[in-house]
Amino acid sequence: MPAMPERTDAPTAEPAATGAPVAAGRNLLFLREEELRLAQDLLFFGYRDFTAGADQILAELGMGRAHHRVLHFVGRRPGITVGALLGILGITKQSLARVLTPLVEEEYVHQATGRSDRRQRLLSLTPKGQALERRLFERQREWVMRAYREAGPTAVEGFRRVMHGLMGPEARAQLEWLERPKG
Amino acid sequence: MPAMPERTDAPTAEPAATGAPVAAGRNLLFLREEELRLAQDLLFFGYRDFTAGADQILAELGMGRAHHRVLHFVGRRPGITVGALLGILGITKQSLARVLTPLVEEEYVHQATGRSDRRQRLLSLTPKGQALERRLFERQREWVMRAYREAGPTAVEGFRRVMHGLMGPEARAQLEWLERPKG
DNA sequence: CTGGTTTGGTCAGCGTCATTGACACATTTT
DNA sequence: AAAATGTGTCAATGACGCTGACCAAACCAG
Repeated sequence: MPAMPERTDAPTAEPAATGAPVAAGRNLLFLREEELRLAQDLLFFGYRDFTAGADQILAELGMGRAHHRVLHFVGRRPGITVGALLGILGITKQSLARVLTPLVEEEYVHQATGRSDRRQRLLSLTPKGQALERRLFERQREWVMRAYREAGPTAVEGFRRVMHGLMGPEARAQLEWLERPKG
Repeated sequence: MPAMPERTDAPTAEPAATGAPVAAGRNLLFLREEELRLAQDLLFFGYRDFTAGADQILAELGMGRAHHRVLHFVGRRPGITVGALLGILGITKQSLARVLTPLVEEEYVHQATGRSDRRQRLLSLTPKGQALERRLFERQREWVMRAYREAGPTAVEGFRRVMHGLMGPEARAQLEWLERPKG
């Protein structure tokens, strides 16, 4: 692979976005823009590399990221209903079924009939599912811990605040529910 | 698969997010784990909602996230070669072609033959491409700025540090190249 | 100049993960 | 009894990755 992109020089003279004359205010705007382009880059690269480790394990088992998400959220809220899981994942039940059905058949996930409402299927991880989820978790844990250590505790707090800010109202409510202590 | 503390319902249900109440070794480990599960959640929800706005615009044009990434990185480094773009995106040329060819045909992206090496195709955005990229950028800018404002400048710096830490060495080198001043 | 490598393009096929629409079934609610 | 809800399933579609194979143009080294 090409070790690094070679500096092939740009043909274009980089026509300034809206052709505005150089001014002090424009400079601030420019910096602001670069700041945000950097955020885009960071999110792209960071998220990609964050998931890469788990993806590798999953691929060996013939699974994908969708399986991981199910394992993760079912592990986080054992006894979650199918409907609640759909709400968190933000996908259709057909999409979920393609992943959940095999996970149940291969005994990673257990389904129990709801006691108050017997239409519900309460999902939880089997020991086999817990083991896989843990393996995936540990892989990502190493990766995230490395980043946390490099960045320091203050940065970690800032990271959390910004990521939370990137979430919409729906996701915020769901996150709150996820973190809610049981009982 | 480490036989770890069964996380399915910790009997000591006191995961109050607020700091360290009881200082037991096991407790610290528990908090550490919750911390990381939170990071997983934040990255999942945050990244999803970060991309949602642009995805909507793209869908109206019959495009997807892959198109956006090409527009973004070509816009960031006008004159970039196909090979360099492949390296940044981390995909195969067949995958890139499916997205790049239509973008060129519909005149969002311009290809110029390299002068020093005429095998190379130097990519840049046409005015049409610049307009679309800007539209997508503005949508994400609003979203990110909101998060930045909510979180504050210190948090933003921390966010950047952690996201950078989540990147692998390759991505770090590529980010450096992307940010390198032209000329 | 010739032969090997690099850059890029393309065909053909496959897998994952999402979508929509339609329908079925059990159970709960009205 | 009828309606609404929770879940499952069939069929078709699309976006976005992948591999393997092969080709052409251009560059580069002997």
